[in-house]
Amino acid sequence: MDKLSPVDLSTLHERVYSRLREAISQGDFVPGEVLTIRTVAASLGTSSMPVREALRRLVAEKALVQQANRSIAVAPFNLVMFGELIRIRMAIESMATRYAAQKVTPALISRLTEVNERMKAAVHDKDVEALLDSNKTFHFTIYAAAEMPQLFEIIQGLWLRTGPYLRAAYRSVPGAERHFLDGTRVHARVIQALEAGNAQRAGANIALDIGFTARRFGPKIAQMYSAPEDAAQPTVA
Amino acid sequence: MDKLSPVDLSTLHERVYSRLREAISQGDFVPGEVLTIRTVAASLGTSSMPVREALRRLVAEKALVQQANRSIAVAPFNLVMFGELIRIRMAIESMATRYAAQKVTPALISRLTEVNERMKAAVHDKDVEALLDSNKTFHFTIYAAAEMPQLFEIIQGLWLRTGPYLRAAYRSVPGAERHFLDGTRVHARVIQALEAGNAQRAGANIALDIGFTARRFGPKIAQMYSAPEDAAQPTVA
DNA sequence: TAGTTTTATGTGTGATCACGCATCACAGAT
DNA sequence: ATCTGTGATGCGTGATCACACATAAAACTA
Repeated sequence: MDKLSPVDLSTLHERVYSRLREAISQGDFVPGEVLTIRTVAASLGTSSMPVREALRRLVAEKALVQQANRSIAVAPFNLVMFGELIRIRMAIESMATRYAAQKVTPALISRLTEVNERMKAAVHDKDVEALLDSNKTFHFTIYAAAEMPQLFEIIQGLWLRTGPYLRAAYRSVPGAERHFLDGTRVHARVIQALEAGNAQRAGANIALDIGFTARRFGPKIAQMYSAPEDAAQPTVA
Repeated sequence: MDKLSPVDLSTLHERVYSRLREAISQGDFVPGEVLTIRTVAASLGTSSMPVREALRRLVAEKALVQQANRSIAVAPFNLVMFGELIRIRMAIESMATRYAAQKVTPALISRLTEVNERMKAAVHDKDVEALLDSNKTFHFTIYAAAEMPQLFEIIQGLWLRTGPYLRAAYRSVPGAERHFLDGTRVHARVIQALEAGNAQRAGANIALDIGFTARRFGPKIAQMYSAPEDAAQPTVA
């Protein structure tokens, strides 16, 4: 009888890693927040070992930082480094887009169009979570089309490091949907360029999308996290 | 009294990490070679724990790979992925060079000139190790000048993944010095462009340097490491 | 002899513990 | 009132062990 579905054979520290990574991506942690091994282990119901390895990996991926104290914390927000990351993202993601332009298929175009429509609908519904998800899907659908797995992983790492801040900002800025309406227009131009086989223009519009978003929300993020300690500490979760 | 220099307060797994990383960079391991925790621990005179964490980190940095067996091995050579890495390096390192061009100082120019002279001397002396070191120094001096620490670390990661193969190829190709004589000429053009403030041309020449080297040695690497089944397609770019 | 099962060895994973360092509060000294 | 030594507490680090799984050699069956 073959009625049995395959069991999950991932290791415990991999599952812990996934959980933590997801939480970081969602901006569930406050930048600078310290994660102790024992605490995380207790709240996840495991022993220390898997947590230790998961934290080590996340530090290696720069999603967490190890301080001089040797304690591990969520990467604190720093406007200079954020700006640098954005410039890197603009360059690398537009490169990925240019490569993707060489591998455009009708299926890709229709998939992108569909995702962008979903994003427009989310704007209309003021559904921030659906908005962020469809935006991410739009970008990564393009990057996957480039068929460069190593480049893809580099980009994932960059999103892991910029995503939390942007998500937190989107959530806390009233009327952030309006900005994403412009985003869908830029996306439309990307689709158009891809369909026309214009790699340069597609890449340039992706860079525009990233740069415009960062410029719109960067100051807000800085304001949120550069803590004058008397002000209410923003709860991100 | 300030006569005391700071003591080394690094952890054991950091030192293990450094040693392994250095060995990998130098191409001391055969691609595909399995590293067992106990063996490494024994040969380094430590217990398993520090080795475990060091290996975990190197896997996260893609210098090592974890196979389905759960055993950890040196990343095997794969011409397709190598070609992809080279394309990524060309794009990212030329970007770093363009940023560096905006921060050129006379001191930088003279330092680069000096390093390139040292490289020419190494070519003349047929000193392969000095050659490789000065070549690496030349590149990273430029990238450091860009003053983008996160970009710098991404590039370091890329060198960690392409360096071992290239170093091994250089060592085994008789007369590899001749190629690097051309390299010093390209470097000279980079210096010239940087001095003239021509970011575009400086970046283009760095990309040329990378691409030319990879195309020259890529097939040799494939021949060295590929199983006999693969009559390799030597196109890299 | 070929194919299959069994056994043995080695390895990664996760749990647990001892140790040393960092941090903070408090008491005593200046 | 400020500074400094002391003790308590919490945490990361590294060592050690039990267990499960993988691999391959050995033994067995047909």
